[in-house]
Amino acid sequence: MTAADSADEARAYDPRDVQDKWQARWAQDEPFRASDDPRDQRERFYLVDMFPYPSGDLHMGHAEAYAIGDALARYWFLRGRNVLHPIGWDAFGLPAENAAISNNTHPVDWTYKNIETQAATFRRYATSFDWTRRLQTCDPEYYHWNQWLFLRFYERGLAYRKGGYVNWCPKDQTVLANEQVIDGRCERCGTEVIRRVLTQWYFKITEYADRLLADAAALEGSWPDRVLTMQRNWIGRSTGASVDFTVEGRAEPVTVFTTRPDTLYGATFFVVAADSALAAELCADSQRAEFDAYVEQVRKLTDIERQSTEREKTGVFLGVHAVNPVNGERIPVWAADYVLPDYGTGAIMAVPAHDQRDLDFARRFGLPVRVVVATDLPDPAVTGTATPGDGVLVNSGPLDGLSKAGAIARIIEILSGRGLGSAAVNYRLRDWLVSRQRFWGTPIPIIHCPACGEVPVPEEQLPVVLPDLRGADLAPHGVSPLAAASDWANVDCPKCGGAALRDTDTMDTFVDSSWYQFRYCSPRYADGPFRAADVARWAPVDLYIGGVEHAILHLLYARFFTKVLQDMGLVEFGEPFTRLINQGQVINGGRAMSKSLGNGVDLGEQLSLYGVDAIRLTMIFASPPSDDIDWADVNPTAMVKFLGRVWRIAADVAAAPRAGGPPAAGDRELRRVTHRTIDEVTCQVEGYHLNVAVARLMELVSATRKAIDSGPGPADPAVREAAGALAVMLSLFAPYTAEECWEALGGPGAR
RNA sequence: GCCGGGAUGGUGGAACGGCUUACACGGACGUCUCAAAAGCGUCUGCCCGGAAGGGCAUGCGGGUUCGAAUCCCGCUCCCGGCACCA
Repeated sequence: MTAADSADEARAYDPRDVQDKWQARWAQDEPFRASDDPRDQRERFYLVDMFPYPSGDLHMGHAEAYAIGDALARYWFLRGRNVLHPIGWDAFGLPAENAAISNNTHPVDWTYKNIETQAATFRRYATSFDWTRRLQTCDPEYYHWNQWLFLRFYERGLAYRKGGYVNWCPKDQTVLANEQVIDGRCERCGTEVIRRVLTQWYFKITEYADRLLADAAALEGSWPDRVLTMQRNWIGRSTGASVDFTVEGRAEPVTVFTTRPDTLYGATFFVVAADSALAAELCADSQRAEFDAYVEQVRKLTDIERQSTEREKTGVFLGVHAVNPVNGERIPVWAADYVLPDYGTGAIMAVPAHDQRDLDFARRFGLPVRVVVATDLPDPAVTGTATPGDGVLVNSGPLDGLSKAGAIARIIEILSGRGLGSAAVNYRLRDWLVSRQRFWGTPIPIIHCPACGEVPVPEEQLPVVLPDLRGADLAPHGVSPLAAASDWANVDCPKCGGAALRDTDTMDTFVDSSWYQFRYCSPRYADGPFRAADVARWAPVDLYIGGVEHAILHLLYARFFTKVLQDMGLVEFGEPFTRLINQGQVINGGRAMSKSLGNGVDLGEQLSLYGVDAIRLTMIFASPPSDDIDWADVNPTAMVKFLGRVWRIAADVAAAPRAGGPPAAGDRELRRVTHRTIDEVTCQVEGYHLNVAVARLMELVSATRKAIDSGPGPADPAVREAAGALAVMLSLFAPYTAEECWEALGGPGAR
């Protein structure tokens, strides 16, 4: 074959032509199965891509995320590791239910159909998954263990039911966890969330607040800074003191939390959250009418309105006084909505001189302002600007002359000594509300018996399988559709045998995704959520890849679950994900892709147009993994060209006589480039600089081309060596073309 | 307001304290061709200049250093998160 012939063949090469051939072969060979053979001495590597939600086919964002994860998984395969790279589907949840309602089908049908579509696209996309471990959270064999874990949490007092204010989405007709309320709106549908008083199931994540915070420090450097920062902010630990104030006409004192106990002598009034039970209780009869009217007005506010810092302070005097425990001073008790009922104790001591919110309130209602920390700033009562900074304590009895820090320590000593208060820690984090009034989720395995109360479903009766409800009304009406399945809901109490009712709520789907990374280790295990030995072998996950949108939702919950599992003795570590990478978004024209903007790009079309390899390379080469990619700024054609150049090198080498001897006999200059490239690509991939790794491969291609055309020629052993190395390294990013080249070069014996 | 991250050509982005702008896109020109496409090759930070050459450049202002995109201090702007959390 002459050079001209190979050029002709090169012209004919289209990477898309080889996709079917290799896809079929890989499906048969299953080259990426992880080994559980105890005799396998290879070092292990566990890499997880966040599993997709099966709404329609995979989209451009998936294509970026999985291109990154796949390149890294393939890298560790090539380094000789025993790699576990699994896939599954986060298959319960509202979109399936809503789609089923509007299409008049069943969530099961919609969900499994989409899963098959996505699975086919994953195969086409050449992802290196171990397909034998595939799981779906909506399978009873999976959610069985959600229920089992729920009961273990229940036994440990970590799952409990309580009444109180909850976030309610009027559109989806269900409660939401705090983490699912974004700017006062439902995370899913964007509807303004309202507050309702309801009895719901919670997981006691607050009990783990300190550990979640402390262990975040150990993730420093391994997780992105912004994720750790977001988690710290969300947990919101603050230190200070709790102080007991007696209130006239009440036997028990009312405790407040303050971060500034040093300013206790500056407290000139007392505020309780207007919409708290405490406010209603404390209110004097003389003020009752005014108070009721005010509460009514507060209840009408949405969270967005209520939390606006622009709003003028409102409130009402309750007609009673509290007594400052350190100086016996009587201060008026007010109800106001700037104090929140579910943070701290729902009551505060107000120190207007040194807290801006208290000062705004004091000025509005003509309450006194007393400076107790002298600073060089002008009088807050005059300027309307509080002085929250450090200074020298004045008008504060035994604290006079001390600094802020000194006064805090001293006052805590004094309060503790007299049994009037103590050092205290408070968190912004609230317990995780896990019950949902929707159909498509894991049934909560509790039976409510009129005689026995809450009764756990006995373990041997698990799983509590969702009733079919085919053809039934699944539309949201504020109570779970399961309540309508009377055959299913009415059961005998496991304890007393009397008539009882199943809990008809389902679990938040974030429960499903809090432990799936462990289920992958023994996905068919029937005696528990996972086999401890398998998890011990693989977990924690060495590398976790997914979007930053889960920074506080999923990632906080999964960390919490892992710590509980550790306390239960089921795992030996406290953190599920050793390293985390957040990939960026794929946007178009500077905006997120959306139907309403009409700037959506269809992944399937792109794959058909340019081929899988070119799209994968485009995703990788456009920017570092964590940066956004603007599809308007990239051009997959460039990658099609590049792949053509790679293929022509392989074709030229394959066509050349194979008589050059070992690589050491080849062109020194090209050998230097080849080996430097191998070294650099290795470093760049391990540092996650995948875009730079591709750039280095492009340089190797140019150098090899030059060697073929105007150097030692295609038969030189160094050229053959370069072509082989290129095929191996390129397989991280463009597996089809790489495999085709490797085959042309003679397979494993090519080098 | 608080916390975190960032700012490098026309564009996406490279760069252990050591030649700023790798690699690619876009652009210009050349080669091949009857022609075009594809391929291959050369040039391409900005300003002055015909050229040789010169001047200026990593958001702004200082500093450390023989040497700073990189380290330190003070700003500006952008992105993200949290926010009446006591």
